Amino acid sequence: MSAPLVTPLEIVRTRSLASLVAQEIEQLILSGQIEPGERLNEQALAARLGVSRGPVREAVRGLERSGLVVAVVNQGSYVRKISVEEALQVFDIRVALTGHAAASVAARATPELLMPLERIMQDLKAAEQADDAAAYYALNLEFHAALFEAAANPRAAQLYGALGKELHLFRRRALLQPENMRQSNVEHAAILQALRDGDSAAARTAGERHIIGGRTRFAASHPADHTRP
Amino acid sequence: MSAPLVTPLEIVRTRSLASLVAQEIEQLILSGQIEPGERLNEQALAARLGVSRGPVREAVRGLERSGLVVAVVNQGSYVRKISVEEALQVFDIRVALTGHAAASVAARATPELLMPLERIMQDLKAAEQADDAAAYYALNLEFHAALFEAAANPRAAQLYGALGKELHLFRRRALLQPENMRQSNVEHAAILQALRDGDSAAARTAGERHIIGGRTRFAASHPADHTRP
DNA sequence: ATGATGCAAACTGTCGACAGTCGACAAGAA
DNA sequence: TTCTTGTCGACTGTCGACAGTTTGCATCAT
Repeated sequence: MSAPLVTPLEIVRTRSLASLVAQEIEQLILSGQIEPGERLNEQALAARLGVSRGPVREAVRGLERSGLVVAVVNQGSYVRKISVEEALQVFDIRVALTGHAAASVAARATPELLMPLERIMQDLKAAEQADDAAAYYALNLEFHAALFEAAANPRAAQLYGALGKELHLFRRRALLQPENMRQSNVEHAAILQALRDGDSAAARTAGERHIIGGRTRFAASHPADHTRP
Repeated sequence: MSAPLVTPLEIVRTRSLASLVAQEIEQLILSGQIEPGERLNEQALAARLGVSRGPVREAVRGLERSGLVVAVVNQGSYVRKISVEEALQVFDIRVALTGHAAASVAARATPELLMPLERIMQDLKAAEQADDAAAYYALNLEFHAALFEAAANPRAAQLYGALGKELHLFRRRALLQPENMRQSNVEHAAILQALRDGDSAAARTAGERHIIGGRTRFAASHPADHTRP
């Protein structure tokens, strides 16, 4: 049994070039290959990706709307330079989302509903004990996605992810240090326990604390500068 | 003393055409001149606005990222048709944001901090008694913006606004009925009172209730259909 | 030496054109 | 009649080109 054969040509056909370019540029930004404040040269990007400037411009416009890029007329687009204040605001929004989702799940918690979270929690523990930061990082994302999934709010999950990308402009993997990993997982466990108990208030608090923890670690490692984009 | 003279030509120079086009199309969508599900004809839009298709395409890409438009390859872009489920999810996000902001403000409430809210509350009461739905509508937006302002989180305010636009795709001014107006203002008053008391928990509850109220009114007037975009 | 001024290269903003694709409609077969 | 098939029109996706602007550099005056 072989996987369905798809020629590269067909792949190009099913998605617009602009969307592929957007994905590519986003990757360049999030991976740090293009740093915040750096300029996006349309011609260079077009040449690098083997397309004309049209799709590149469309892609950049999209990234602009999603907050990863800022555009200056007749001057070009720059990778957004997010200030500490803005990052803290974004954290605050994530606090609200996570706390609310946790409370909502706790109110309707059943073992079946929590099953995905339980499973991920197992994996998280394993990754933690193995000191596998990369795996932990991925599982962490999964955990939060599963939380919103359980809250029956995929829109919130998507938003949470978008906000995460925005934060990526700043903290290049601040979470990936072992001690942070352990602390983070203690918080995960607290959330899950509150969910099991069906304790809405506790779940909200635990959810909020978890993000506030990240926020605090972030604030501690970044002196309050006032860089404007 | 005359205001600085600016020729139309210079106006065009300070903002990119694409951004102006985006603003224009957004207006067309939010005002209902282009209805959800309707197709956006690039050529027609370009002709109507007196520009070429390039800026129009860039604008549409931006609107796509911000969720007002969905694009299908080789077929075109459509004004997003939001389902009841999605709308409820968006409401839920607004519940989280508002509740959190209210709690946060209550925790740091001072008369000075609340002053803008107090002022808007006065105006809201006036609009309510005058049965001036249009004014009430505008003031309502102001009230929420001021709440996030007091919470020192302009990013959340922006997000709240964006989510509001998304909801506009559905409820064409459901709020503008007199009885809803009164109910809504009772809820506003409850929020403000909790803020004055510095009661964080009560403020959160009041903030959440307010949006949940809107959500409930929405759900009541829209039978659960399952329209996919 | 330093600041102002003018020039040139690079890049953005915008446009028009072309090729490919999708949907509708009509014609023919079952 | 109903389903299939072929064709036509409209529109999207993409590209290359041109004009206007910004920036960096060299030149010149002070």
